[in-house]
Amino acid sequence: MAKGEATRDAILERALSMASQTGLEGLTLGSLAKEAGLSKSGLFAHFQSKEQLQLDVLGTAVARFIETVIAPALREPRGEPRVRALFERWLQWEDAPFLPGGCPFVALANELDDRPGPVRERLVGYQRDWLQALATAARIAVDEGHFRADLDAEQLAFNLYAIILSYHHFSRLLRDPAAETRARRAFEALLAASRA
Amino acid sequence: MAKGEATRDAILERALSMASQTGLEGLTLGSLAKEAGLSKSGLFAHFQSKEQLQLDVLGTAVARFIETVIAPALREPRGEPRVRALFERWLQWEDAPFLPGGCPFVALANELDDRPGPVRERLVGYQRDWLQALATAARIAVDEGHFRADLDAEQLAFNLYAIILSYHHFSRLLRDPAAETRARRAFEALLAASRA
DNA sequence: GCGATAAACGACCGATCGTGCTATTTTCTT
DNA sequence: AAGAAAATAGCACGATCGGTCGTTTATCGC
Repeated sequence: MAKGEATRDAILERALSMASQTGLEGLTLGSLAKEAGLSKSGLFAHFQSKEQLQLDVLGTAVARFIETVIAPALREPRGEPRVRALFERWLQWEDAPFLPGGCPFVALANELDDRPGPVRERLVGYQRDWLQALATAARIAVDEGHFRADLDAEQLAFNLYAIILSYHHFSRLLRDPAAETRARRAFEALLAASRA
Repeated sequence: MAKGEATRDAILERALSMASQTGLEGLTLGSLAKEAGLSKSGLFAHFQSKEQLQLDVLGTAVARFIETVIAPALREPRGEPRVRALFERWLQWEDAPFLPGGCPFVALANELDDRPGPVRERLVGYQRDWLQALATAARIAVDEGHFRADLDAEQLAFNLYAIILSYHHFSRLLRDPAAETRARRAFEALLAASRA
């Protein structure tokens, strides 16, 4: 059962790439099969349904996000350096080579916000985890004396998310070359306002 | 030719509602026809193609945005009050009763950012206009002495967009009841940092 | 009120959607 | 090398997609 798992992983890799561009609904079995180089039914046998495929793609995206963004940032020193690393790697994540359509979570969020179901629920769960991780990092920075004692950690997480979303918008839709500079400038202003 | 135009407008109204939830691609002729109460071919006759329908829906959205957000705000006094009105009405726009799926521009932006074509181009044009309007309002506030003389108006527009997008995310996907408070708090902080 | 015209309909096209079922091929075990 | 098991392919299904066509119905100018 080694071969099956290998092709399954290869399929999911391709699927993540495509989903970042077209979303989970636009990701059809036919196009994915063509891209992965096997028949539609051969591909379908790896998943019991399209919904399961979507869940697996979402899981793949999360795994990639953890190893690309979260894990390295958690190796940085506690406090502001770690918050900075989280933001910096999050920003780079948007342009990862295996995500030609940009952050899949942004695409999925807009696709699923009105479509109830297990895929949406799982995405919401992951988003909550991520926001909690951001808020925790901010609270640690308070403990370390880097940030103000009365800092609202959840508000900071909201503001960080705001910058990333705006960067995504300016960069991907408007193709604005200044998007990255704008995002960094907003981030520095946010840090300055948060410091002790 | 009065009757035709009336039903056409009714169709576009329905279509805008549906597009705010499902996007422009998810908006199918069949479902729209059922919703509007006519046959698929009868509906299709009003538009020459689905792309034309999409363009018309986009135009309808812009018309609504102008009359709901921009026009009333421009009647406010120049300077900070007008900037505040623009933001406040923009925030309310996200929950307009005729937009059950939230701001259609956010949905469309994510849907079209990787799909080239005339619909995307027109959306980008509208977005640029809107950003320019925001920056202009900010510059007027500088002229009026409300905002700092060295304020970066485009950066402010980027930050305003950020808040709205984050509000959209927290409110629609996460269903966070604190989203509105968070957005207003971020806006007030932005204003405070911009004042002279 | 009548004839012209605009508007809506129903049937149908080829393509593609997700998803079964059955063969066939490939891989793994022994 | 042979046989079991896993992986893949082939084919077909009902539904729906955007779109075309000829026909019928409703509206409008006179």
